[in-house]
Amino acid sequence: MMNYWLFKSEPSTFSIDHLSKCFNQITYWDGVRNFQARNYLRDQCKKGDMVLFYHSNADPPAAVGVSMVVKEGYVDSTAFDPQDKHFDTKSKKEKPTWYMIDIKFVMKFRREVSLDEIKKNAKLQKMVLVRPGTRLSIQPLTREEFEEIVRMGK
DNA sequence: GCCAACGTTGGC
DNA sequence: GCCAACGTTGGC
Repeated sequence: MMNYWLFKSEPSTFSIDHLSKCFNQITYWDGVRNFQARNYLRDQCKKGDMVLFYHSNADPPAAVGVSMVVKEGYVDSTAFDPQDKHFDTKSKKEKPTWYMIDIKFVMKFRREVSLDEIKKNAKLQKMVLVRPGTRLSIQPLTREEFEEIVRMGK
């Protein structure tokens, strides 16, 4: 069964345009250091799942495009690298704490779908994104929600 | 840059 | 296993 996800990224760090310019338009989604998000990445993100690409801390915050899972959960080795921003002393190679996946660029929306528009759309009221107090950087969404946002952005 | 809300840490 | 302190997230 295919799943649908929303991935947050700060465009100043990594935007949809960065993704589209990657070699083969594929990147690894590293640096997730939250257990709930980790569980989704490690256990539930499957090859072929669709990912809504969302710009957080942006002006305006918005869904900006679509990507796809091309490699399922594997060890995030940046956690072992003391030079890396996401280094974590507690993650051991014998028993890694953190995982990542690979995603591939699918499309950039013709127009961004802002958080404001999402909040105003009656069909999108149940999204994790608009639930008060949720800061998850990896969140599931339903096929209907995904398709509605793609429709708005096309 | 502010700050509320949340997750994590660590002392007890 | 409680909970205060701290760090981070992310909209504004």
